[in-house]
Amino acid sequence: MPELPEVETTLQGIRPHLEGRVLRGVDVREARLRWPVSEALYALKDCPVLGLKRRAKYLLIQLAEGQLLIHLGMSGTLRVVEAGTPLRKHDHVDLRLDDGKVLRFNDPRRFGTVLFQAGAADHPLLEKLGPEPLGDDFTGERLFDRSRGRKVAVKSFIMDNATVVGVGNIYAQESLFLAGIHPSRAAGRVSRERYDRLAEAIKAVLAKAIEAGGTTLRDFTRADGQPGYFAQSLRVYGRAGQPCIQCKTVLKADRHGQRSTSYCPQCQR
DNA sequence: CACCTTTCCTGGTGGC
DNA sequence: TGCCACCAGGAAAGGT
Repeated sequence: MPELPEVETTLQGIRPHLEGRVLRGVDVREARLRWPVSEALYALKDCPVLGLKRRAKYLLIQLAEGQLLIHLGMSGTLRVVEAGTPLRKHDHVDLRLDDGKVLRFNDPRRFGTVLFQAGAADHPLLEKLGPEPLGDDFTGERLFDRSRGRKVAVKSFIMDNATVVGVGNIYAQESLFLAGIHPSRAAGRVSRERYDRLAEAIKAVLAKAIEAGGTTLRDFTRADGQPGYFAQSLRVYGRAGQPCIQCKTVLKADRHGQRSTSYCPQCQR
């Protein structure tokens, strides 16, 4: 599952292949993604690529005509291949470049998106996004201010993209453990001091994950076995029923908005 | 084979 | 009563 670190890694991986190139055209084999692939993409022809950016989990490819938005959803991947490379199952969209290479979007579950926003304005999907977790405008103070009076579980609160972007299920659980906060606690009933700790925990976990090259949990659990960053660092995620690494209390499992949550009932209050 | 995954949207509710 | 903010739940699809 691509979390923010994986998206960042993908961006860095494709950037050298796209910067300075010209987008010759777009081939769409399957337009039924999370939203239909933007019709306007079909008409794009010979567009110089001006730059690449990441915003939350969106990859943005900037053209003079507008902006391409790519979201990997749950199962999306981007690869740079030579033109003519045989198609695999679920290879839905190709961006053809002027050097004979192709940026190929593959997504079995089709929760991803490939959209186009004409002109200079931001796409509506980007308008309501909160700050980047690693930016200076994401602070404990902001979490505190925005949470007053809110009854929603603090875990759901920090996973809300309007609060801060890019905090997925794994990072939310790990950050709450590091900060010693019970995931079910009402967001409005967490003190300023504890939100300071939580903001720092979120930054630390994400920064380390990006540093590790965005390797995901599932990659570690696959058979090739190389123990990586998360395998060693995960303190609560997926460990319900096992002892807390700090106090040996058996970790509990809970559920917030359809998502599983593990936590230590002793260390997290 | 039911479950699990992300994100946005919808509909219901409660407060003012 | 009317409106808005808030929050829970639903939907998409396929691999495991």
